[in-house]
Amino acid sequence: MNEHSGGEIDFTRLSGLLGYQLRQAQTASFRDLAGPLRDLNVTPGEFSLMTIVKANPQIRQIDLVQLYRLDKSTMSVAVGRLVRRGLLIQQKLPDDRRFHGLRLTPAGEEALETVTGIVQEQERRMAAVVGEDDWHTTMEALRRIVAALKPD
Amino acid sequence: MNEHSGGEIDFTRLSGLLGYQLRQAQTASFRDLAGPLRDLNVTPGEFSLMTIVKANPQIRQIDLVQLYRLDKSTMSVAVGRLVRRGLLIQQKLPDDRRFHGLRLTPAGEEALETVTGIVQEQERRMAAVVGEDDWHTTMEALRRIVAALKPD
DNA sequence: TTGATATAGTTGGATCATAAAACTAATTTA
DNA sequence: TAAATTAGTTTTATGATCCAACTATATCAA
Repeated sequence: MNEHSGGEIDFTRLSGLLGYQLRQAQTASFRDLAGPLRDLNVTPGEFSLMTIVKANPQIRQIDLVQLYRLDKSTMSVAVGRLVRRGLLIQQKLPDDRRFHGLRLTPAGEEALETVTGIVQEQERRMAAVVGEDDWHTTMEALRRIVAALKPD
Repeated sequence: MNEHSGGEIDFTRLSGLLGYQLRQAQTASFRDLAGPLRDLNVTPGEFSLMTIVKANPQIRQIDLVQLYRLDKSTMSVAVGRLVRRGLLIQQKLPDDRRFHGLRLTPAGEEALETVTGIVQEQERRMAAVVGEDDWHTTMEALRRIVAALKPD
């Protein structure tokens, strides 16, 4: 292995790995959103969570846990942050009071709308550089990878 | 929006987003590696870091900071963990003693070899479900996304 | 030549993401 | 009805991340 002199870094061992490119692209996407989202005080993960709640009012935390494959304690903390900030409310379900049904507050709805606009703008930029055909191919490849690596 | 009844979650708003699928695939990849890597006490990020150091002996932390676009304090902590575990060594460069040249220790080389095998096995599984043509298309798409979202 | 500036790295403080374990509350089952 | 299960919280721990303040080294400018 040659000594490193400065400037040009050899990362040929990594650049051919799909897992590496996946991580690079994902962190690039998050960082790209980070700036615009900072003022709104909503992370990309919170955007995702709020979007699910928006489309599934009264959804239970346990459903989100299964969807995201996270520990219930992780979800509890994430939900707690949004509740504390007044973007989400938890209501015990009358038919089974172990469950907490989740809903966006009006403030949550408003924040989600703004964030959705920012996310969609990023989607347009990504689609523009990838091209329509390859966009579909890539989406399908990613879905297959998720399915193949799913535990169970 | 319909009330959530249980079981089927509507996430049509997310599943069409490239950013969302990217994140799903990336976390699936990390989680898939987590088990096998736990015993070795090396995270996927540490694998990446060690691979770069292996291919670029005496590389400086500042070069890694630029490559990964992380804060130098983040890199300092990450390097410190590997040094503390005896996988990496830092040596002040004689020509400019502000720089710390990095190298793998023999233990680091050995750990990297094992981890590389685990990573490559995952790569084979992903390649198998995606297919060769789509694999190339996806790799190129991911590279373009990274380039397009790069700040500066 | 030396005083100001710039650079590399570390440390301390903060937040978020994550999981495991121990816990409470509510429901189901044997 | 007592035991087991389930949903959620809290506590504890680790890792990733940034920013700000710091040390040490090196360069530049007057």
